[in-house]
Amino acid sequence: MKVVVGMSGGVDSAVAALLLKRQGYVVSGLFMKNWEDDDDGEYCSTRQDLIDAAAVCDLIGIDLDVVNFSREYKERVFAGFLAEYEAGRTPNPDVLCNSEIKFRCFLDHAMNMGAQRIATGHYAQVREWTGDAGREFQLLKAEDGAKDQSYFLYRLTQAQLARSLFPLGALYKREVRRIAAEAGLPVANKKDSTGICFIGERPFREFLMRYLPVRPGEIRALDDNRVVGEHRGLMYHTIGQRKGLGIGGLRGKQDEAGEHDAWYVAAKDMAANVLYVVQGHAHPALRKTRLGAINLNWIAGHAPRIHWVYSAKPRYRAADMPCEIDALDGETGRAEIVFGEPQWALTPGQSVVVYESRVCLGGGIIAG
RNA sequence: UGGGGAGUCGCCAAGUUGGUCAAGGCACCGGAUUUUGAUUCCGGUAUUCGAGGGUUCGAAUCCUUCCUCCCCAG
Repeated sequence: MKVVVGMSGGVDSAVAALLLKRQGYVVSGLFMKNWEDDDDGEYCSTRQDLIDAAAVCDLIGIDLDVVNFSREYKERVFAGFLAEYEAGRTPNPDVLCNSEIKFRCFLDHAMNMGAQRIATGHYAQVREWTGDAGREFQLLKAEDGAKDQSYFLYRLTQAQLARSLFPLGALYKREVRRIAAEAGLPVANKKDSTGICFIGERPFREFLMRYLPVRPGEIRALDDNRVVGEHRGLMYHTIGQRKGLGIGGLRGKQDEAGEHDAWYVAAKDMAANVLYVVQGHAHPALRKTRLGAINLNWIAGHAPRIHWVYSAKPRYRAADMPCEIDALDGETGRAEIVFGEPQWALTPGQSVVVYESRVCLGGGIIAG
């Protein structure tokens, strides 16, 4: 069976390709270059990544092709990303990057190359399952719970999962690194990449400023409406954010010991261009028990049950929190999710992903 | 202009019987964690106490002059 592996230049995809090759698949690699707005900038690391990917493929003994989906990335991921920020929400571009680029553009491209499957270095698992509704593909969490990336894959469909392999799903990160080292892969000790997929890590506010104009306004304390500072634009702040407010010690705002608590973003008034903040991580305004989610995707192709105990992550790397779906308006319309206990800084634009034990059921975008 | 009070790191703020006294918090910066954005964690940050002069072995803490700000009188 022919498999095309998405090679990023990192350890994970390198080991994914290596394992598939050892398992007897006909493997080839494909390097995606999907961002070229600032190729000459100091943050462009794709050159080194391509060199690393090529070195790995050479060592494993597979071909490597390069493809450029920059236009598609810009249209299907980045445009929406900016629109969300402009609307005051905080999107997760990597979720869209998976459903629109890696598991769509890349998948289609691989199929056109004659492949039967694609593979990536994601920490997640797929299994075929025959349940009440017949045969289906389920997305499962990775064996290594600390690295599980199923959250980023919740928007995939049956058709996409049916053609995808995640060779690292049953491995722990340290095992992956060990395999890479034993095989002599040059990226065995390469640092994991972070930041927006394909764009990389960079000073976030400055990056956004290149696309969204500064629009200063007041920062007010939610509790007494007192003006406590000035912001340069609501899009540069997200719910629960502490850094970047520039609010120092305020007279009358210290505790009995004379000490000051940090300030956090609690809400935005888009119409008035006012940022509302509260003092203290434990402030009640930062904790909410329910949320509405829109733009739903259910991996099985149908919605889960309402009033049934599931768990959900309201953001990546949050622990699964017990919850139930209180109401569902259509298969892909809107869901009301109620958690067993208040969640910190539920943020519009972020994804809420629902699980039933190890199975990722799908999820949606937090609306408010 | 009379009377009173205050000026310590970007902000709030300890410290004023002169002798490791330049605390602490917030902000900020750096790092760790992290395939979003955040959060969290660790680390760093005033040879200097509005300015000048003086007393003293030694002062942010005492004296003095000046500057600035606030309050009450007007």
